[in-house]
Amino acid sequence: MSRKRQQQQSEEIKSRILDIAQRIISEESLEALSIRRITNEMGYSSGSIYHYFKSKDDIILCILQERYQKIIKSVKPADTDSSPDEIIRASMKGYIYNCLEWSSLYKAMMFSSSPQILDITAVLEEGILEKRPAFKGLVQALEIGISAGTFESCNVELTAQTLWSAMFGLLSRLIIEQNTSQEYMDKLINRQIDIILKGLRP
Amino acid sequence: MSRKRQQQQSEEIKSRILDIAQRIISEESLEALSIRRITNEMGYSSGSIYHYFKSKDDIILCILQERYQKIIKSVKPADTDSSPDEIIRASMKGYIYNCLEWSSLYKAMMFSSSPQILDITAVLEEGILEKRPAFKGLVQALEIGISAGTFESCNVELTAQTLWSAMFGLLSRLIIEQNTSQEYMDKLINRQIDIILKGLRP
Amino acid sequence: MSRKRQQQQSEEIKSRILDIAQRIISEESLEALSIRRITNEMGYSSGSIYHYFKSKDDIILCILQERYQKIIKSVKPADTDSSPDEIIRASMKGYIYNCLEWSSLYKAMMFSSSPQILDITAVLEEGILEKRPAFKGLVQALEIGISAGTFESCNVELTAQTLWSAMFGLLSRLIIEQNTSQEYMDKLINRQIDIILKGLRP
Amino acid sequence: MSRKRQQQQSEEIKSRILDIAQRIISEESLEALSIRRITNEMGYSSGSIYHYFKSKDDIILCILQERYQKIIKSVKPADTDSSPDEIIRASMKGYIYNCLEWSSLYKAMMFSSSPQILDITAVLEEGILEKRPAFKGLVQALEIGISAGTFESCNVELTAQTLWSAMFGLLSRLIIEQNTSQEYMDKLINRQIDIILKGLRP
DNA sequence: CATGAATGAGTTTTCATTCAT
DNA sequence: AATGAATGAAAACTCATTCAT
Repeated sequence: MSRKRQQQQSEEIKSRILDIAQRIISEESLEALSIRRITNEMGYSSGSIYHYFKSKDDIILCILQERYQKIIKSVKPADTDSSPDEIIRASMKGYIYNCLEWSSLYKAMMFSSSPQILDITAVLEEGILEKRPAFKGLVQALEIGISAGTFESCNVELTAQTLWSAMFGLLSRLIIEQNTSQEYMDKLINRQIDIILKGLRP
Repeated sequence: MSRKRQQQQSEEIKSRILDIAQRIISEESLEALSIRRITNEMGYSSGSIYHYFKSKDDIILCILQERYQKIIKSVKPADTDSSPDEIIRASMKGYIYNCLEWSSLYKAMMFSSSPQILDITAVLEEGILEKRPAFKGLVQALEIGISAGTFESCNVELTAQTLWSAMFGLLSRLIIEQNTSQEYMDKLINRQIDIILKGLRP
Repeated sequence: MSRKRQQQQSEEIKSRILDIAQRIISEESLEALSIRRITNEMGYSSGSIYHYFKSKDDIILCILQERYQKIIKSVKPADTDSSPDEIIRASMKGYIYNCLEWSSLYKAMMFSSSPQILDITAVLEEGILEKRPAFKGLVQALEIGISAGTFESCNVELTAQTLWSAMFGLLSRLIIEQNTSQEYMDKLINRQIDIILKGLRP
Repeated sequence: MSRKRQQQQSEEIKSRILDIAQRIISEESLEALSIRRITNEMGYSSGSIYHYFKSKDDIILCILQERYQKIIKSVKPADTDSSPDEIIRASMKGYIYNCLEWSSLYKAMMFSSSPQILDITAVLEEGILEKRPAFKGLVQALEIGISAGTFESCNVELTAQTLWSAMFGLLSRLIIEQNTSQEYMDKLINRQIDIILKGLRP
């Protein structure tokens, strides 16, 4: 009972730490994050944080992994009735708009060259399909499209990497430049998907 | 006379500072750059740098602006005999391989959200064509292709932004993930350009 | 009954604490010892140790006292048939090789100037013979040798202190310098004992 | 002029730092030494010390090397008229009494297992004669004694190491135990040298 | 123009100990 | 008896910037 309670409380504090850290990264940047800032905002002494996390990197890793998982989950599975075109368009748009809501966090995650983070985020290796469930949807859509004759036959892994990178580029610019209007954003996204889809035709 | 001489010398020292700083960022990273390292490598004392630049940020800004100019210049003007396809392919490849040689600097420049840097690097605004001579080549190739019937008629600015963003995305991943083999790099780049070009067809 | 049981259990846990702490000092160093490491290895929480020991220093003191007792006991009583020379040589060698196996602990113990530790380890006071049973063997051998005419008559306490210090010096260097080969070690030890024994002759 | 002055002042401050650090080690211990304590005592901010020394270890190394040099120099060259016995006795006594004046510093230096310090202090390697000018006097005295027939022929390096270690052992105990009276100290030292010298006879 | 001393606030991390539960 | 949260002080080190000289 009391044990459970304590553990619960501990989890709550861990959550608070992650929330605050997440907020700092989101509102400012990864560089702005410091142990002192977190503990100050909590009203704790700076050492206390080491009860809950073993290092600053550990905290960052937790946040990014958590965010990554949420992003993955947010990519809705394809509607089985939809055409491959529609699937690709929907999942790309979904991904982009979702990530835009966490732009600073997404930036911290996707622009990191730290091995631990790359372990989650890298996409350009050969054989990545096995390791990235998130790619599955895209690949499946490609395969369906190919067998249906909508898309030209191709190396699906290479193609998926290419498409994803294109989308990533646009998303990154939207995040970095910050001041694009919603309307123009939509135009850009649709235009990019249009070109890509047409580029896949036989 | 002496005035002129002095100013000349001052410019030389400014250059040396920028060169060293650039080298540090290139060989290591933006984080590795410190005033002390620059002045140590110059054989100067730490305070002296403030005669030439008013802050560290000022130095970084200068470097990135300089690098930007060099990248722009390096994009060769299109060969007038080439087809639009060839022009686009050549200029994209040229841009990518050029920037890969300055990856750390490119990263610092293109991933920055500082207003001053964005002033040089932003591409997604409407009306950017006027401000970015670098886009001219891409736009011209598009226009030629359209009038020649190779490409479908379209909003060229929007399309240029889209294409450039796609390329930027792939380039960014190559820089961030670091370990892609030359061979696979080429495959990815060609595949992306293939899709894009096909996507532009009528 | 239950009291007894409890006390017994308490003693067992105290033992475990000391064992673990001892192992950490032996395998690493005194500096590497921390309350957290001990309790972590026990699967206990950090505070619990204070039920058994009142401070970290208390733990260290216990370990060193314990180790001291074991070293004392390990010095085999002289073989009554042996010559004084043989007795001295054997006990010195025994002591050195025994302590080399606990070098880190030995260092912590013998190089400490804390009054409580010195209470066990000091040897240079006059009248130390009474307090150090460990010296008994050496003193007896000296006395036997003197009465047998093998050694010159002398102040046995002073002589024992001198001999022991010489041996301690060599042992200390072996421990501190760490990289002496077994072969050279033997040479050094034998040479020292040779000189000492010859130095005791009439 | 002004340059020279500044450099001079810089040297003075370096000296002050070393003096204070030395005093802390002497009066308390190596463990008690911290950057903060040094700068506090100087009335400086803690970062300032890094103008003069690049790390705490650098400071310690400087102090110990300095002290080592002074100890070396303090060992008076042998009086050419003296007998080998007298030379050895005089140099050992000189060494011991000199080091006793810097006991805490000597302890820090001689009990350290840090490679940089061992580089100066290690004596048990084979071939050490070449590297330790300080051993020269002892070895020469041994050689003179051997050719004069005062000492038995032997491996002089091994013997020098043995003798030095014996002396080191006694000196170490005197330093660690602290409370030995001057009178008893003399007795111990003389007794040890007596035994050693007799032990060298043919 | 150049120096280089000095600052002062910053960084992460470690640790023995206490104490309410 | 045991927990584990929390403290608070300590550690070494970094750095951009200022300013008297």
